[in-house]
Amino acid sequence: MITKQKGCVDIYGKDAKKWKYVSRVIDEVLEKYNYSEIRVPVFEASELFHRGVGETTDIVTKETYDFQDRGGRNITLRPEGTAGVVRSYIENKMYGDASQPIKLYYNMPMYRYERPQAGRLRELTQFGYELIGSDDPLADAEVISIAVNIYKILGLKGIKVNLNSLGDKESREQYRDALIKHFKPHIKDLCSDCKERLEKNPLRILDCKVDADKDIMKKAPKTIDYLNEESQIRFTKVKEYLELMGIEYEVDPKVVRGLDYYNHTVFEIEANIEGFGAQNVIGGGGRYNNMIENLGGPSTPAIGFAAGFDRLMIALDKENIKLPINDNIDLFLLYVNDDEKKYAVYLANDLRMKGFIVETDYLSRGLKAQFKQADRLKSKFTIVLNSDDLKQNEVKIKNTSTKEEDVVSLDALVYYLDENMYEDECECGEDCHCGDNCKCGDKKC
RNA sequence: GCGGAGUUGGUGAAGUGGUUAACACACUGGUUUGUGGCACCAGCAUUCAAGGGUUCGAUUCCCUUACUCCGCCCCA
Repeated sequence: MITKQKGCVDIYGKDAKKWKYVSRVIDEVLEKYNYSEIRVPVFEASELFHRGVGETTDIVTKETYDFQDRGGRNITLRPEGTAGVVRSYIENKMYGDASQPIKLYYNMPMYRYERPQAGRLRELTQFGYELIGSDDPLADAEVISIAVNIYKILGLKGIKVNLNSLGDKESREQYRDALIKHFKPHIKDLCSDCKERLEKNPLRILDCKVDADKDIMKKAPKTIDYLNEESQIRFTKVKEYLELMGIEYEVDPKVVRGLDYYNHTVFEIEANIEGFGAQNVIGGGGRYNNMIENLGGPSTPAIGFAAGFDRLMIALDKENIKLPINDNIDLFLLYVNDDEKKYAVYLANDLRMKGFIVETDYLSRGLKAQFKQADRLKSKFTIVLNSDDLKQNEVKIKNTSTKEEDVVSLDALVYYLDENMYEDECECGEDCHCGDNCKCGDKKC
C-alpha cells in the first residue's frame, strides 16, 4: 500500500467541513479590516528564504525542502508565508499603488522537514496577514487585535497574548551585547543548547525550558530596559491602542521569536487549553521594517502575523467548540423498480438544480438498506417512489423527524419542500451560528 | 538531528512459541414476495506493518526498515 508522506494529513468528511467553516470565518474577519487575499507559489527560489527568513535560522538551515528542478534551478518549498508575500509586493510594485498601506492575507500550506509530533506537521497550513507600508503603532495594535478577534469569534477562550518589543536596530544590538555580557561568566551553568545559543542567537537563551528556573535567567537583562527613547514611546503607543480596542495582553520579555527579520513589536498567541500538546503557541508575528529593503525593494515598514491552522483546529477541538457545520441532506429518494429509478434520476436532478441537497441509491440496495442509508445521511425528508403514486402524479413524502407523511402532487413538491424544510423548529440547535436559512423566528442563528 | 512508546479485520480491541486468532461495534443478507431505525438468525482477519534472523514450528523472541504517537531542538 502506498501511504501518505510522513507528517502529512488527509482532511476529508466532517473535518473538511470544519476546515471550510473556519477558513470562511478567517476570510470574513479579514475582509472587515479590508485585507485582500494573496496567493503566491508553493515554491520559490531558495535564495528568497535564505535572505528573507534569515541565513542562520533553524527553519532555513535544517528544515527546508530544497531541491533542484530539471533546469538546475535551486528551489525551496515555502516554510512560511511572509517571504513570498514580500517578494510579490516588490515584484508587482505594490508600493506604487495609489491606495496605501497594502493589506494582504493568505491561508496556505507550508513545508518544513521536521520530526512530527503533536501540533507539528511537515505539511502544515498557516493563515496570516501582512500590513505593508505603515510604521504607525496603530498598525501593530490592529494586527494583534485581528488575531484575537478571529479566535474570539470562533469561540476560543483559553488564549493569551504575549507582547514584547525588540526595539530598533540600535536597541537590539545593545541588548544583545548586554545579554552576552550577562551570561558569559555563567556559561558553565547553562545547558548545552544554551551554550551554543550564546554565540548564535543569545536572545533565544531567554525561552530555554531547561534553564528557565535558574537565577541567572531571572536576573537577565530585559529587552524593554534596553529600548532607546524612541522605541519606548512606540511600544507605549502600541499598548495604548490595544487597550482602546479592549485587547488583553501581557508584556513578556521572553518573547523574542526565532526568525531573524523582526524588530520592535513581537508577539505570540498561546493556547492555554488542557490537553494541548507542548506546541501551544498557535500564532505569532511582529514588525519587520528591514525585510523589504533587504529583498531589494524600497525601504518600507511592515508588520504581520502568522498562525497555525492545524493548531487552531486542535485548539477548537480541545475546547469542545461545536462548529456549525451542516452534515445532513434535505431529501433521499428511494426506489425499487427501474421505472421508479428513472423517475428518481429525473427528480434528483431537477430538485438539485432548484437548490435542495438530494441523494438517492447507487448500490441497488433493498428498500430496508435504502432507509438505513437515508438515516445515515440524516435526510430531513424521504420519498419512496412508487409506480402507482407516480401514475397519479403524486408522491408520499415523509418528514424524518416528525414521522408525518403527506401526499403531495409533483407540481407542488418544490413549494412543499420550501415550506416545510425549516418549519417546526430551528434545525441548527442552540449552538448554531449558521446565520442564514433559519426560520426559527427573529433569532439569528 | 536526538530520545521514549507503539503498529492485530471497516472500527475499538483481547490473546498465545504449536495446528479454528476472543469479544464488541459497524457492515451485508434473511426472518418480513416493496416502507427502515427494534428483535432474532447467518455471514464477515488462511492473517497479526514490511523484510530478515533464531526455532521442528513465530502474530508471539531478536534485528532492520517504514509509519504513528509523545517529547527535545525549533517553530505555527
